[in-house]
Amino acid sequence: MSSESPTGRASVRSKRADALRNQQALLAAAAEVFVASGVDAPIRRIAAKAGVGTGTIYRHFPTRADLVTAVYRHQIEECAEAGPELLAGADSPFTALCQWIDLFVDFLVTKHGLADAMQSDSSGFAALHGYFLDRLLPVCARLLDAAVEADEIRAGIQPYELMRGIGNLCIGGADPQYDPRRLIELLLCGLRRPPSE
Amino acid sequence: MSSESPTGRASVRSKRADALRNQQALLAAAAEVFVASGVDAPIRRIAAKAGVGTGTIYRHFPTRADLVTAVYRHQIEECAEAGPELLAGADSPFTALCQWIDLFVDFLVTKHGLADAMQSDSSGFAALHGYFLDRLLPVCARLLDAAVEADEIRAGIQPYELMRGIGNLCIGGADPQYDPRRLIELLLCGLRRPPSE
DNA sequence: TACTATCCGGAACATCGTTCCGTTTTGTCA
DNA sequence: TGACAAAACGGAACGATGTTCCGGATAGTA
Repeated sequence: MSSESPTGRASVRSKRADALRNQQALLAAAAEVFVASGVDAPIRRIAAKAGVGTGTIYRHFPTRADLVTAVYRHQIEECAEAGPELLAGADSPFTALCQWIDLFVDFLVTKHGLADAMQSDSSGFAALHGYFLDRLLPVCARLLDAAVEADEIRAGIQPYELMRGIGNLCIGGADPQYDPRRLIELLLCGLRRPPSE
Repeated sequence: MSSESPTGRASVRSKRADALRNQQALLAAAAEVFVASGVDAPIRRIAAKAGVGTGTIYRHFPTRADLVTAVYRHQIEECAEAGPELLAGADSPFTALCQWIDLFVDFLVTKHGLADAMQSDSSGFAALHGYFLDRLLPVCARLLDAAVEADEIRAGIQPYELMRGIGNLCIGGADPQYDPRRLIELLLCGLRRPPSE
């Protein structure tokens, strides 16, 4: 509900020059601070690095989720677009699904605490709906459907469920003793055959 | 490192009467507040409900994790003790493992945001080590070993990995669209057979 | 009863998110 | 070009929360 004007191309149209300047500066600063301190970095620090006041950051990105999705919009888009391509290129829908999830996991674990932020907040996972789920969920759904149709995985799994579970598993990737991918592999493996009996 | 004196029976020995009184009051108040507002409830509120100052709560439980583990010590203990019993009673180690994990999941999802708290904090999952992992990890390890030995699941999975993954999956259980158990079932299902090929 | 080690309470400080409003900048129109 | 109004800015200010600190109260003891 807040990711229309501040994000993406829609905002490039005819706003004041200083507004655009600041928005760009904020995006750049946020990207920098995010990699340095995670997506939970204090708002003030981002504002400071961008050389703007705290009020300005709220005007452009009312919610932290807005800022996060704006910063990562490109990569989200790439991930979304990769879905159909993988489905077309892979030798089986399940393979495509695995590859796509690999991309998704890459995306999550590369950003410090991105996965964390998707469940924290007060509104939980829904906080990042703006672009995240709206864009990625249908892609995941298509891959799942294709794999089900090819009779490679059991039916009944909800795309939201799967994506959220994977997101959850990616939380806290800094721990060297914990590798989300191994568990995700297990998850996918458990998905393969129809319910045990 | 901070869960020795404030938690458990060790502290019942010969401290001042008012100190013990306050410690009990704090445990009771925390338990009440936790179920009402989750384990992330403001320290002040717990202190207020116990009728003590904020300084007092920090003296008895330097860390929130100390308070949490103290409050749930009983249930953690029960869960730990259930491991060997299930292993002895079930018709197969894998069945026992599943049942035990069910208990663990029950424990996590019953408490608002307990799973959440185990990965947040600054130190991540390790924050609740005090009693949680130290007590539960060996139990999980035994169950896993038994199942591996019975050739029911693939070898190589680390107990820490599994418990943490399950903990992660239990995050944000309030969402009606998301049921951790279904994914955990998939996980366990993926655990059953040795690696695909 | 008096005395001291222990403990208590909550004020005080720091951090962070968020809001608000006086001031500044920008684009436009005469 | 020179106002002028709308838009945007900046940062002070407020509230919530975690954490520390210390003067004062209290329990146990001689």
